[in-house]
Amino acid sequence: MTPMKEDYLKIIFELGGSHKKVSNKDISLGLGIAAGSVTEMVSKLADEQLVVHEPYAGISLTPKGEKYAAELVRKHRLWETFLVDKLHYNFADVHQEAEVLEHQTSDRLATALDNFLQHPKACPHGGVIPSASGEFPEVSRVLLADAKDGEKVTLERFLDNHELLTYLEELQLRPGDEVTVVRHEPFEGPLVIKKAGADQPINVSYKASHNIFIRADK
Amino acid sequence: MTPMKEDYLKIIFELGGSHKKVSNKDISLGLGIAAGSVTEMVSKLADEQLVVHEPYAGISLTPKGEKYAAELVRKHRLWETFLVDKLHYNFADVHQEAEVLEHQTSDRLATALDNFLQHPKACPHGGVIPSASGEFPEVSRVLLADAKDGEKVTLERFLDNHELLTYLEELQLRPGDEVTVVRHEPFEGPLVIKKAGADQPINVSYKASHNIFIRADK
DNA sequence: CAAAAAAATTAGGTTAGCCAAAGATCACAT
DNA sequence: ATGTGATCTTTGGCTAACCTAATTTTTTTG
Repeated sequence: MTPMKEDYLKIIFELGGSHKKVSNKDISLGLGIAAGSVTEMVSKLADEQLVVHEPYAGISLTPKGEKYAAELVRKHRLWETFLVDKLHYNFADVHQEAEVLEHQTSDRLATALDNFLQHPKACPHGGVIPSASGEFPEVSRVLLADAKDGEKVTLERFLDNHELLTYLEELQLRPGDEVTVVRHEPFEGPLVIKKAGADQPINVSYKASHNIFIRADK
Repeated sequence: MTPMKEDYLKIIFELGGSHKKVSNKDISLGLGIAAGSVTEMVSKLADEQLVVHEPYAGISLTPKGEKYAAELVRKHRLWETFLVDKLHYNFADVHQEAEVLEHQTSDRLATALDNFLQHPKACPHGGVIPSASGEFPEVSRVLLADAKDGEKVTLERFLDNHELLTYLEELQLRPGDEVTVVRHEPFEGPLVIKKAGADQPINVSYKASHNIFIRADK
């Protein structure tokens, strides 16, 4: 298995290849690689039973490919956790470092890291860390944008995007924070929220509010 | 700069390329790569001003190449320290992990690791960790292969290669051992040596004898 | 429903790095 | 001082991934 093959598996996974067929084009755009090269690589992955490729129809992961991808996500998120918790990186900067480290991480190293970090359940931006066997629980797909005014919710997960994370860092918002939704400004205006215990309200941009997943508080 | 180029720089550095000319053959044996491939890669490194190559005479590092190599050694040894001190790896197993991680370690990450480890001076095997600016101490760069028959020497340092270390462990050779060179068998045959106080001679493979550094006994 | 557009595949070519084997050079021992 | 073995370079060929361009298939649209 090469780092490039791993990148293909990961992007197919992220595009939803575990439950549906993913297009050549989306892989090509996601990796920045020419469509012809994608076809070529996909057929190699198919030879290795990691994906199923129906020509002109799409590409999906086999259970084996899905497990492999989940392990990569696990390694990625363990490194992110390490960088933030132990090396005091700020959480917007960890993605790039983890992106390269994940490919060089043996299962043994991942296990040792997991122990060292005391079995974290989620990475710094809230992504659930799959188990060593490649299982991962269901995650919330409810957007902050869809919360009702007055509702009290917990921020669960942010999309892994550097710009977004930098923005949220500035707003001092983190996964796990409890917030109350004050109101939705009209015309794609910001969402006004209040952190539990804080006096000042916070304006979260319309776009960001569509990139944050929440869990409703009991 | 690719991982392979980095490996070439590192082995040239370890073979003493900062102060003398290193042979194609020693690089070839150290990396397990055919001599012809070494010539090819060395000429690329020479184009990048990282080494000086005098055909048929030898290869040495430029100041630029030396600094680069020292930074790699630094990253390698920081990872080894981390693996042993924080993840509780045992000595024998850290080489492989560090070997791959070092190539994916940004300067920023190295600095953060160094802080986290509280500025260790040496790796778990006693190798001094170069400073961030690429300074490093003197060590022996005389090969066991170059010892004369009848000479009595002390084994000082083994190249950081898991297969080699496993092999030497089987032969019960360790750094610090005093040995007498009995003879060099022809046609790349083994080097026959005797440990101080032992009766049985030991055959050290031709290849291994090019991966062991010695200090002449006074 | 046929033509145009979009998407996917195939074909031919490039580069990095590897190898084996042939040929060139060096160095030591007679 | 020369021949032989050791070392080094050169040559030709391989594979993994990449690219662009041409072709084929599918989808959209007039």
